[in-house]
Amino acid sequence: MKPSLPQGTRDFGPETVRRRNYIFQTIRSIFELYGFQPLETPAFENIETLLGKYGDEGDKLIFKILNNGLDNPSKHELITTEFGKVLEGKTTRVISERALRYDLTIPFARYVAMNHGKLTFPYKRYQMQPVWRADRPQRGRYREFYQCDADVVGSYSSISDAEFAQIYLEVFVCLGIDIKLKINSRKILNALAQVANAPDKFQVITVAIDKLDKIGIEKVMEELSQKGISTQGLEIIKRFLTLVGSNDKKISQLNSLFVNNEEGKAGIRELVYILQYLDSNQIEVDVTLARGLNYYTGIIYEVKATGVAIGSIGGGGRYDDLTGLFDVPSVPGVGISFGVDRIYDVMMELDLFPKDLEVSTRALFFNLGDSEAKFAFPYMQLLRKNGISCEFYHEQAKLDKQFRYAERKNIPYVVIIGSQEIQENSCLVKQLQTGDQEKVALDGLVNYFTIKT
RNA sequence: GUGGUUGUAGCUCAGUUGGUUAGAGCAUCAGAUUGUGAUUCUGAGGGUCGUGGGUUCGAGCCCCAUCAUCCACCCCA
Repeated sequence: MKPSLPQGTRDFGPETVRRRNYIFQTIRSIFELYGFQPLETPAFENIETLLGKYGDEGDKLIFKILNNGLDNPSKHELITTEFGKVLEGKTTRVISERALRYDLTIPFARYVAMNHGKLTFPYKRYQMQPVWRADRPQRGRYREFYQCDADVVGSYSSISDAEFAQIYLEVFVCLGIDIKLKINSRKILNALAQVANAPDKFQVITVAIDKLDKIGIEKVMEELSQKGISTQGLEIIKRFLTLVGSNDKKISQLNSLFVNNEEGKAGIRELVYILQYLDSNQIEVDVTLARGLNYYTGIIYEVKATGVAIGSIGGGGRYDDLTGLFDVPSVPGVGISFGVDRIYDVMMELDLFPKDLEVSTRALFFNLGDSEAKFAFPYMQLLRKNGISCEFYHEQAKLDKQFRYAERKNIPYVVIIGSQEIQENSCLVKQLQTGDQEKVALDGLVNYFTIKT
């Protein structure tokens, strides 16, 4: 058969894996630095754990796993009727009782709800695992991709909100990516819906204003008016959308807009709190930032790489009652997520990966025949024992072939031990990049490479 | 899920109004060079033209379906 990959998935070759690991390690070390602890959860969950948590759109994008044993003759009738429901767009347990993880937050909430008696709060965990979405793939969008999440649960303190902003900035400085970190509060968006006299149209309003930078203010107003927002409401939303200037300026304008709205004022306090911990040029208050996931209740974050059109490379926010979905009330939390695959694409486009990531083998031993190989082999093993990674060329071949192998694998040194060298108890070490070569005594070989490293 | 784009050698791509045996560059392999690699020269291998149907005397080219790809929308990391 002809080999192929499922839509939206990829294989990762050695260079790619090394570069991806570089991103993972950078993020992990900073998570650890801030006191987060690792957690891993299964690739698939009971389907009801996931359904209904991400909105209607999210439910459609969840990969459902077909149950085994659907061909069991004794269940034939039941399964046929249940499958009729699937055709109507409903998923039933008889057909599917498991689904692939859609993000890391809901499985985490499930874990916290199951273990809330045992955990020490505030509980800080990080998680770096793949998630799956049945989306249509395109640039920066995959059906299998990794998220790196960090969350704090069990505390209402805004200190965590500020720390997460700090983590975002720190990670992207380490990776060398120039970003814009945007913040907003769901409370402010709620308040907007209230003062615009459309408290029930919160969803409609956020979806529309989220598109502002894409379709422009006229089209946004058009969409809102079609969705039944009053002229008076439109006027207020328009004023809201045209907030400009520095963070301080925006805050004072918001203050005047929400003088009589408690929720709005609470949202402003959340923003002000974070801003006092950060330089104003690192972070931008963006009142049009909405974010789709509907469990957020407070601060929300989004990270975009400047100069690369790829969507957001990170996002997160505060949710005051995530575990309530699993019958454990009042465990608030806040968290952020990094999209590793998009970060990778950005770094490739901007050529930001360190060049030495691809070096693995330090030295290639040439194969000059059976007896020479037998003589040289123990010296290679000695290098390996000292932590220097080496390879022996697999067969006797023309030198130029062995050289080219070293070149293609980016091996910096070549060690040649032939009959001449055996007699002298030495070897030739050639550095490929410079072309320099020198004679090295065999008992000084380990030392030679230790110094070079 | 909706709309569009593209699919020819390992890679990047040519291929005329439908006409005999489908080409190039790069890469690979072999030789010029039996202990010195990015140069040069010579030669070789490699394709059921994404897949399956259809129209035609004849299809890489036209039609239909299907799969994959990239893009836009929706949504999102």
